[in-house]
Amino acid sequence: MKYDPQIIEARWQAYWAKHGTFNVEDNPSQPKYYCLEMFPYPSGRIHMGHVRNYTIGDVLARFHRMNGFNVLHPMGWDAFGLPAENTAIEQNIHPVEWTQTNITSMRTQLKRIGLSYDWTREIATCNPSYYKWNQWIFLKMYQRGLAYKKRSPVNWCESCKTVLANEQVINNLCWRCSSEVFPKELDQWFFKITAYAEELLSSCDSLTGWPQRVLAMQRHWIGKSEGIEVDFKVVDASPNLQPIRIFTTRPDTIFGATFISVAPESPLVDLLIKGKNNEQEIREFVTRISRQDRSTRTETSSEKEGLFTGCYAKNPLTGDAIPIWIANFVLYEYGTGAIMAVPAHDQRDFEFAQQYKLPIRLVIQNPSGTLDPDNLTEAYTQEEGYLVNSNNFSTLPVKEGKSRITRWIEEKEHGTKIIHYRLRDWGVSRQRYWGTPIPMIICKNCGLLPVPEQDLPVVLPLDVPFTGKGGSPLEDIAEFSHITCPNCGNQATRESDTMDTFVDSSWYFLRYTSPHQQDLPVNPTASDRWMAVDQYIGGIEHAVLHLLYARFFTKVLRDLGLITVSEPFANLLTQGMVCKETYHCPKHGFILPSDATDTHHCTHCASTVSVGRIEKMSKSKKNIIDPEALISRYGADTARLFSLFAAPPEKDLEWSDDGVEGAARFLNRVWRLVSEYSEVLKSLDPNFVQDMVNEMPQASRNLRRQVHHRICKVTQDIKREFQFNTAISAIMELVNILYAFGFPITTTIKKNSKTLGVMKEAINALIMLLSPFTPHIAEEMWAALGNDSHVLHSSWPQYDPTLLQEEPLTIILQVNGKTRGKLEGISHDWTKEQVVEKARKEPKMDSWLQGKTTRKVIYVEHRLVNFVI
RNA sequence: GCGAGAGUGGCGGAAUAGGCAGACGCGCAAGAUUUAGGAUCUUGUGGGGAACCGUGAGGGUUCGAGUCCCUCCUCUCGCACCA
Repeated sequence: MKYDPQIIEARWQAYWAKHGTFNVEDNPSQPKYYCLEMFPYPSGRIHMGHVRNYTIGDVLARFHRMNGFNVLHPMGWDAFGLPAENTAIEQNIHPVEWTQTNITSMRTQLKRIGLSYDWTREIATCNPSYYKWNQWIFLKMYQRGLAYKKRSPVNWCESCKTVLANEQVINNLCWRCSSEVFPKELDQWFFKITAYAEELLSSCDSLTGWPQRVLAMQRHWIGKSEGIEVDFKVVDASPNLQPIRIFTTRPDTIFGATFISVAPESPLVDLLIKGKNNEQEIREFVTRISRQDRSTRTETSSEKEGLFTGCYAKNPLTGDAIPIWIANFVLYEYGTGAIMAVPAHDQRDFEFAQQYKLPIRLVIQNPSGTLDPDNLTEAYTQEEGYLVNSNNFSTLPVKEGKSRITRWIEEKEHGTKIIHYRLRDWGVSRQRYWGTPIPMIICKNCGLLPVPEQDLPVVLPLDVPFTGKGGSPLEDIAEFSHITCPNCGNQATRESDTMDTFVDSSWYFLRYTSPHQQDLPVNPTASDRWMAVDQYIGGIEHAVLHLLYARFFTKVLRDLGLITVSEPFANLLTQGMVCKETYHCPKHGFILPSDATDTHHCTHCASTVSVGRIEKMSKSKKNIIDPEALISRYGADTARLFSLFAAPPEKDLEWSDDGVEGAARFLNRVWRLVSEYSEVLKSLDPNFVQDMVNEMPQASRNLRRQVHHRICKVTQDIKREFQFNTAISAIMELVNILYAFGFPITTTIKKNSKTLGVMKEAINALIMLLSPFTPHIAEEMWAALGNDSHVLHSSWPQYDPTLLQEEPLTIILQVNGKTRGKLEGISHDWTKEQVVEKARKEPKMDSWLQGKTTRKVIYVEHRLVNFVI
């Protein structure tokens, strides 16, 4: 019978669905394994990146099930977000309807891949039963001062008509739509993630199962820097003018501060220049700089620009009056928005000083003493050397100078030690409809009030006009907006902002452990049982955003007493992107691969198509392969096999149509082999082979050894580093071996029950090894062999170590490290003397060794003999 | 500039712990089968006539280096005037 994946896969998928095969029952006698892939946004269609991501997870889930783990493997929908709302505006389809339709079709697509999810735990974040708990968590955070509202400049994306968190602004562009982001002043809700900055940073060390680069990105994002804040008094200031506070990590260089630079946006500017005769000029400068887009302004190479304010400040260490400048490169958002400028020891200050002819004062001499204070060509920024020009601190090494000056500053109350973080609070307000309503009430009498817990959820109203004019659509819905104040009973209004959708994904992994819990977001017992996630799998693009927020929420919920874990994800695998070359038609622009002929002509206009470089599959470049088309042509097993075999999971995968053909060919090859043997093996007792290990012919014995060798290899490759590609190649080797041994089947084999016994063991092992990767064909072949049970309920095959010990060894013979021959068929128990003796007698070695004195013999057990002559 | 990673056949990629470089697959070639094609099966396939040479380049350590150390080059990703 021909291998027909469509029929086979439909059969098993129906079976799994009918029997709820993958529904998890908590079984405390088994060790738990929580396997989680990042849930998708329901855009409508699965793409190849999803297939790869979920297949990796599915292999791990199935592998652990067969290895006796109680496996939790859930799936759900990150269902709030802008695309739904934009579709509503453009096509007049309600986000609820659009989202539900998309979920339905994507669920079907996922099921078509044969993924082993417990669908009874499915969640969609847009359901009130889910987002109610976003609101509940918000209220708890509000109570604890972890959620607060403040007016602040925010990142505004004009195209998305909403605010973005700092993490969501990439190179001054919106992370989603890549249009430019502008600053805007708005009242905003924030989560106080900075309260957890230190823990988020320090517990990075405990995340040993995370890729180093993700941890590096997290650490950098948090950006801890230890330093000191120092006040510089303004000379001749009006009494209400506060000193200028600066932040520095180099107190050892304060003696070298020859001017002050203030950020153009700083409110200080206004106070300093008021009434000055060049006030107008400065204002124009400030306006011009703040209009510049940030990406050009914050380039290291961009020109240093500044203006003198006309004011002076007193350097607390030198007592000198130093000029106060406004400088384009000083960031208002970082530190105090003002810096002391030490041109001798900071490259930016150096360039600035050169440009405006400001004094440069060397205060750190390098260890060899070669720095010439009058002829510096660049700043000396290393923290090695000793202090000079620093009064009684001179001659101190940098490190000591730092601590002594810090102490002096603190004693004289000029400043205090402080730790600064780059991380800032998470702005969660969004002026959009399709998200979780923030459960707050604004009352003219009582001010800001939380919605009483018993009134949750605050449900999103469905009858809303989608105009796309900007601003929050909820604001205009009287039935939603108008409310009686729970405190004073007067008319009040609801908060019309909704939450950033990253809130939804910050705790969904907890909800999966008890998705139907009524009174709490998560059942503490369930979360104790299942958390932390043993393996989390997703794209590197979430290295900062989602993963940082999820870690933050986990710590908050722990401190609320709801859960006991401190970190949500014990192990993280960031899979590579799926890539393919692009096709470009001179008339039609980028075209789909299927619209280019084999000879590179456009199917629409017959123009010659140019083939572009290999890059990430994307809609805009149209270099995409539709999983559904792929599966309907080759079946899910082939799609799975190829995406696992073509590259190791963490590396980018280069799509290859020929490679897919190869995967399909391999499954056909397996199918033919098993079909050839299924009838004769059906009646054979599977334990038969165990009884006659010692009396089997050499060839069968060798075969057994090969089989067990591959079981060992596949098992280790999956466990160690998720080397699915090499695991699959070991299975391919096994198939090649079985073909060489007995395909097609001969009458000799048919008549020899011992050989058949070995073959049955081999084919059983083959099917089981294959089953996590290509589950449908595995089940089908398993059944064809007459098994009543299912592969997925079988135990993962065990290898017999004594068999591996029996494997005849090949010893490499070297002379001076160069391979000159080999000894075959050496057994494991040979001693060094025996092996060397035999090596000397090897005819091939004669010409190399004859007449030479062997100075040394290197023997590596089971591997090689090296004669040093 | 800083941080992380990577450079191996025509291609995707293998190579525990420093020990046969190129597993497995693709592609290609030859043969078998077939009316033919496709499919399938078998064999071969780093370079070189050879001795030999070959893992981005150059040094080093070692009996022995794709693997370890140093210098450099190229590429990818992330961050970037962070005081």
